[in-house]
Amino acid sequence: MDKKTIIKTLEKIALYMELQGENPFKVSAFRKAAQVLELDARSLAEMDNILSLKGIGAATGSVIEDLINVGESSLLVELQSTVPSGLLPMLKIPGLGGKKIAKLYKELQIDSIEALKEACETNKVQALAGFAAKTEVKLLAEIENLQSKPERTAVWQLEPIVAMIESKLAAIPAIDKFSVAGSYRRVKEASKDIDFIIATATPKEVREELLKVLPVLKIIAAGDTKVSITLGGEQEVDVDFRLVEARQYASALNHFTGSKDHNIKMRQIAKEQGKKISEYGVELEDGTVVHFESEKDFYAYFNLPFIPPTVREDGSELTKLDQLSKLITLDDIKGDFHMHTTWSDGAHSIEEMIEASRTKGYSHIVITDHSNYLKVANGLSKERLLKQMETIKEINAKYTDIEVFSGTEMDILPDGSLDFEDEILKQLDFVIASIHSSFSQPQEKIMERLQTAMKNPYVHMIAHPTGRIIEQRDGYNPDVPTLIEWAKEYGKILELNASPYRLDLKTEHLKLVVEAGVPIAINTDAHHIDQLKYMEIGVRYAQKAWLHKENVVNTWTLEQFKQFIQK
DNA sequence: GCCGTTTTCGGCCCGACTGTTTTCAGTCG
Repeated sequence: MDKKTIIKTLEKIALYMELQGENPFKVSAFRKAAQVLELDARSLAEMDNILSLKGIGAATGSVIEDLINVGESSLLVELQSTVPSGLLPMLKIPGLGGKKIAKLYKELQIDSIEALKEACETNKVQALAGFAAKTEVKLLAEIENLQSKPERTAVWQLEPIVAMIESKLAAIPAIDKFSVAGSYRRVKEASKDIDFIIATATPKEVREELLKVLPVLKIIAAGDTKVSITLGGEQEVDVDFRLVEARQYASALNHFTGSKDHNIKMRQIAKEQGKKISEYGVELEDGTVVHFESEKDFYAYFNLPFIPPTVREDGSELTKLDQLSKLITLDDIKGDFHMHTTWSDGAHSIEEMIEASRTKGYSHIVITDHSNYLKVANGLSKERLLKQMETIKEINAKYTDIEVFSGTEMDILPDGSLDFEDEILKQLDFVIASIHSSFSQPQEKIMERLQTAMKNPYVHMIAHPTGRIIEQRDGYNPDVPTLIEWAKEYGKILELNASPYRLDLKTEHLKLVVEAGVPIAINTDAHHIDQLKYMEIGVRYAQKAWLHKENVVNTWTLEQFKQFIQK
C-alpha cells in the first residue's frame, strides 16, 4: 500500500459522500485527512503514527487501516455500491452540487448526465421543490456547454487574453487600479478561469463599461461587487471581476489570489488572535475593520513576511517562512543561455538579441541556434556554425558591459547520435542538447538518446527535458529521476525552459532536481526579443518549486559561469 | 467526522450571487 492510494481513496470517499448530500463538514473531514497525509513529507513506511496525526480520527483512521491490512476500504466499497458512478461527472455541471444531485437521484432516479438531460427536456425536473423551469433551461445549456469548453486553459493561452483585458481596463477612467489575481497570478500552468480585482468608487459604472468593451459571450453573474462573464474569441474563457473600494483593494487582491488553502490557513491564524479576515479587510472583535495599503502590509499585520503569490499553495508555505529570503527572484538573474536568431528560426539578428538583453541588465548571454538536423527551423550546418562563431566573436568585441558566448541547441537525433561531432562541439563555449523528434519512441530508446548527450564531455545542458507543451502534448516521457541522477553523475545542467508553452521541467521534477543538488538554468528559449520577458514567468514558476538562488545557474557571476563552461 | 489548556458539544473560513422563495438554500471560489 502506498500513500498516494490512501490519499486518493480518502478523496474518493469524500466525493461519494458529497453525492449523498452528506453534511459538508463530514465530507471535508475526509478531504482534510487526505491533505494531512499529502502535506506530511514522510513516506508511508516512515510514518509509524499515522492514526495519531491531527485531522485523522476514528473513521478516517479505519479507512487507512483497511487499506494497509486488506488492500481496500470497506467504506469506499459500500459507497460505490450505493452511489451510482454516473453521478460523479454530474458534479462538473456548474450550478449542481452534492445536495442537488442527491435530490435528483433520490426523487427522480437520475443517475447520469444523459438521464438528467432527458428529465429536463421532458420537464420532470421543475416538479421538484427548489427547482423550477429556469433551472431546467440553465441545466440544459450547461450540459450542452460541457462538451464544448475545456475544463482548464493553459497559461500560454491565457497570457494574450489577460493582456487584452488589461489594456481595456487601463482605458476605463472610472477604474482607480486593477490587477489580475487567482491562479494565473500564482503562475499555475493552467487555470479554470481568470480573476481580476478592480478598485473603483463607481462600481455600477465600471460594470456597464466592462460589459460594453469586452467581447462578452455570456453573462454568468452581474452583481454590485462581482461580474462574471464568458469571453468569446478563439479561446472561450470565464473571467471574474471583483469591484471593491480603493481601501479594500489589497485585501481583495489577497483573497482572490488564493489559494483557497492559503486563505484558510491565514484565517485560522487571524481567528486565534480574535480577528476575522475577509476580502474587505480584517475585522477586529469590536467590529472595526482594518484596511491595508498593500499585501505586504497585510502580511506584516500578522507579523509575517511578504509571501509571494507563487508559493501560496497548500498552506505549507507558512511553515517555510525562513526560506522566503532565499527564493530566486528576477533581480538575481544575470544571464539567459538559450535564445535563437535569424541564423536559424529566430526573428532578430544577433545584435538585436544582444541589445534587448542589455536592457535586461544581463552580464552575459549565449546565442544558441538550432543545429543541422532541424531543417524546419533552418538549423545551422557545421560550416554556418563555424562562421557564426566568428561573427559572434567580432560583435562581442564591441561590447564592454555584456559578454556574448557562442553556443548551439544541438539535436539529439532519433538514432541516438548527436548532430555535431566533438571536433565542432569543443570549439563552442556552451552546448545545449535537445530532443525535437521521434517523441513516440519507447522510453528506453529516449533514455538511450539522452544518455549519449549526458556522457558527451562537451555538452553542458539538456534543454526542455521532457518536451511537453502544457495541456497539449505530454512530450517524450523520459524517466526524469534517472535523468537527474545522470546530470549529477556527469555534471550537467538541467533546464527550466521559461516559455509559457513549456515550463519544462515542471514543479514536481524541479523539486527532485534541487534535492539532488543538480544546477538548474532558467532560459527563455527566445525566438523574438519580446520573448526575453519570459524570464519573469520562468523565475516565478521556479518559485513554486522553492528554487533558491544557489540552485540556479543564472545567478552565477560571469566569472563563475566562465569557470563552469571551461572545465 | 474531527477537535479541545475557557469547550466532550458546538463549531468548523467567509461572503456573493442566483434562483427559489417570501427569508433562504445551494453553489462557488
